[in-house]
Amino acid sequence: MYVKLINPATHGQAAYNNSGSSAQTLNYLKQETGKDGQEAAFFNSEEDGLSAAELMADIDSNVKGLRAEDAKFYSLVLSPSEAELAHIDNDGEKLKDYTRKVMEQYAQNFQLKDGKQLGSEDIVWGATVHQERSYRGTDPEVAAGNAKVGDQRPGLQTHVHVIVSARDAGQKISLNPAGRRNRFDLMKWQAGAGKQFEKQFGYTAQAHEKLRPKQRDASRDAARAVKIAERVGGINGRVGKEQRLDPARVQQIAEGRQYDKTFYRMLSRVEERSKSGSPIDNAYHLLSTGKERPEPQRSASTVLQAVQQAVRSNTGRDEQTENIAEKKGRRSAELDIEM
DNA sequence: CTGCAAACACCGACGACCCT
DNA sequence: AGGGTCGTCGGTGTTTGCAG
Repeated sequence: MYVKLINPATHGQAAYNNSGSSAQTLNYLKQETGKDGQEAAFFNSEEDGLSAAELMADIDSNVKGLRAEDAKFYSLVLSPSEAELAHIDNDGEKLKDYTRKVMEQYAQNFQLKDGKQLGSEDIVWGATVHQERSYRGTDPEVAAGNAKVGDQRPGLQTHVHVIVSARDAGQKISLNPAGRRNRFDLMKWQAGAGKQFEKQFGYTAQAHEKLRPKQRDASRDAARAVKIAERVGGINGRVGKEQRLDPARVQQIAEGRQYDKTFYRMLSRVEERSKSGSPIDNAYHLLSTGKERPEPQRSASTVLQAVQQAVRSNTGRDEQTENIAEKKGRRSAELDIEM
């Protein structure tokens, strides 16, 4: 199962522009069904047989609180592999049922700060099932001259297009699936969609049908440690006794953060501050959390929370969202979904 | 005029993405 | 690996619109 959140800025298709009305997108999505002379091909949590106009009204009226340039809705694609489609007899009704469950998970995947849980009833969405998919100009088959842009791809190509409002049904909360991971963990949701398919249809996914976590290369850690030790030494040579850092402790933080960008970014900041003569007092806190100022004092467990926060923000750091397709790289990863 | 809420503007702390 | 840029979240403060 390949689940994708379309980025309208980089996707290239004007039809996915989401800063205004959903009319353009829906007009595009209804084209395929329009060819068969079918109307009313959209569905949502409760209803079936929604027309594009009805869904447009749902989405376009649910924008209170969003600014002019803000995204008003998001486009999602649920794309089963050919084997998965064969497993469910390419049954569109099964896919609708599946989509409803995946969208329930979409709602539940938002972590709101008051601990509130959202469900299907809190989100505004609609979807349609497409049976066909055509070649795009970036496809290798087209480059090789074996296919023309717009030609139908062979085999089972059924997939689901979803559009979901950027605002909750109460129009109080912004729901951005591309935002911070601790608010909406996109990969968690994508992985959950794959698991849902397996569970719902009794399917065992092959490795290439799953989200592939990318393993961090630990073999370079020794070299990294040496470099970090040098930098800590440099810092310690420039600052007063109170601000000196324990290399081992810094090492531990680096390891805990999986040598991520935040760690290096903050190490650079500590370095810079030591050079400018205004060294940082709470350098350990900065390195481990990425935040200069301590959390507002709430309870004695503040420090513990900061550590837990750091650990949470670490999980899955090195996984890649886009790399479910056979091809590598962002652009080529889009090859397997035509829109 | 006051009081209130929506809309807007701004800011710090990030993560995602791009590039070298 | 690591720097630069951009956009988002969520908080705070300010402006605007409007009823009373």
